Amino acid sequence: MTARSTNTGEGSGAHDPHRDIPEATVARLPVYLRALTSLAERNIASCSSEELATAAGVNSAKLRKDLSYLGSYGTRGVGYDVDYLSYQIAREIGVTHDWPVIIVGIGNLGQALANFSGFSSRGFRTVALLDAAPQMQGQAVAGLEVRPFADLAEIVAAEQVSIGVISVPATAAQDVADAMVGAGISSILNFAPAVLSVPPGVDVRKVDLSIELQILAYHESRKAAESAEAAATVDNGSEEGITA
Amino acid sequence: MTARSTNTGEGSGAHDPHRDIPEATVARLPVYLRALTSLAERNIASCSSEELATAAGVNSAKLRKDLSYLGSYGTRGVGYDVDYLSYQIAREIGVTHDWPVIIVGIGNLGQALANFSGFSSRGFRTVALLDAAPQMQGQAVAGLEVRPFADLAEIVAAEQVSIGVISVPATAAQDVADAMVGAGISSILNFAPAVLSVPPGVDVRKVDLSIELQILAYHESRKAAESAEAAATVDNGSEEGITA
DNA sequence: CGGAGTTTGTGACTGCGAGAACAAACTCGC
DNA sequence: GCGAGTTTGTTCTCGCAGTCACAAACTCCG
Repeated sequence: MTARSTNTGEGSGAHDPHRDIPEATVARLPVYLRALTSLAERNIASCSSEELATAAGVNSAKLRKDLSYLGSYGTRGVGYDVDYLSYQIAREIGVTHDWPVIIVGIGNLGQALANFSGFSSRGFRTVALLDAAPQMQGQAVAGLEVRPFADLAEIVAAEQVSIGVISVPATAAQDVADAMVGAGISSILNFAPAVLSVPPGVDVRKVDLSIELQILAYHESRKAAESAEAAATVDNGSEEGITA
Repeated sequence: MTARSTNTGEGSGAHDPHRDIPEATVARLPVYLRALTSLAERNIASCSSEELATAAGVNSAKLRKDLSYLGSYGTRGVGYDVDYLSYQIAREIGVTHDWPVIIVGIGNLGQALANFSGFSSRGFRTVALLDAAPQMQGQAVAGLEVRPFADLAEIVAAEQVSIGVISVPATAAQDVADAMVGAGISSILNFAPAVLSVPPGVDVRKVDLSIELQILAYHESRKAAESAEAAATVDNGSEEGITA
């Protein structure tokens, strides 16, 4: 059962601090970073895994395991230094410097995203807003002028943009994605309710508002069915009531 | 140790069509439903698992497995009837009738959500917009009047609301969540970058825009590091070059 | 200086989810 | 009516992720 053979290269040590962070861990690192930022704002210089886990809303064992993928940045018997760990996580994620971002589709959602302060304060800088509608162009949104969609390639090249946000209607999403990929963008955050197909090497993350609501609705339905069932089972243990 | 004690009811058959749908499947059912709706709009009456899987962007085996949790709604050798399957998925999710939804926090994002047509077209009806800021109250957004946050309990009771959306700043999110739970809401969609603590029985789903971007940034960083590394080992056996 | 207490980092175990492969079941053509 | 072809539903296997539990390592105090 020595399943040591699956690694890619030389089995140097237990785990190289720069390789192979599980996807589930990557998704939690930003949460930890935010919790650490919050602690730092309260002038807390150090914390235990238990405290940080509570602040981040996860299990402390999971947090320690996640952090161990980055390296050994804690001190046993003491805990983690907030600033030091913050920097290490930021470095691992790659947000020690700002990433330029463009937003395509300046409708209601696009405007909200452009005005969203969370982007700029967490390692991202919106460098351009684009929209295909002529009446949008030249308008100022969040201190930026809306530019024509045709300028996409030019802007991406000039600003070295590698991350794009799509907030256009679903019917236009694939075209926008194709144009982004063609211009050299390799990471896309898609708010349009559409399945995007992109070449290998391009990452797409999807945020779908109505899907989130539908998942909640499913659980609501089950809660309602459960309580109704519980009420019905009070007088009768009937289980054969399901007819075809 | 007959571990029968954990389940709620009687373990009748292999899998009751109304029990125990895995969470990962639940998250995909809305995607299937959307793909089916798209097919129906193109007047396609029936489809194979392969076609539907492509439209939904998943593996066909996974799709069939997911659908099998609902029951046997396909016909071997033929495929699935689009309308019939749509209805069955909608019924399972619980969106055959509309769910009333309230939105608390009518800033940029809240207004975008209120105007988002995807909610109303997919089983949800925004019944009220609430905001604590006095200058917001009485304003009309998306055809609805913004009402004071203090009216929350009254509205929830009157409209039988069980789903609430939080789009307030992070500092206010927990208070809003507490008020929602107190008013009887049992499912929350949270856009605020904060960890919410709610009592058991209340579902919270979180949509965090900057976390999504940070996950993309992580992969971008790795891509950059990888290509730099590849450039450094040019003399070694070069792998396939991605044609940009 | 040494032991007690504390906290991290990690190995072992368990359960869920993804994917491949195959049997069951349906249609169509002859 | 029957065989060939097609497509679903299910079983099996593998890998990832979550949790527990504990050894290692550090601090503090007497």
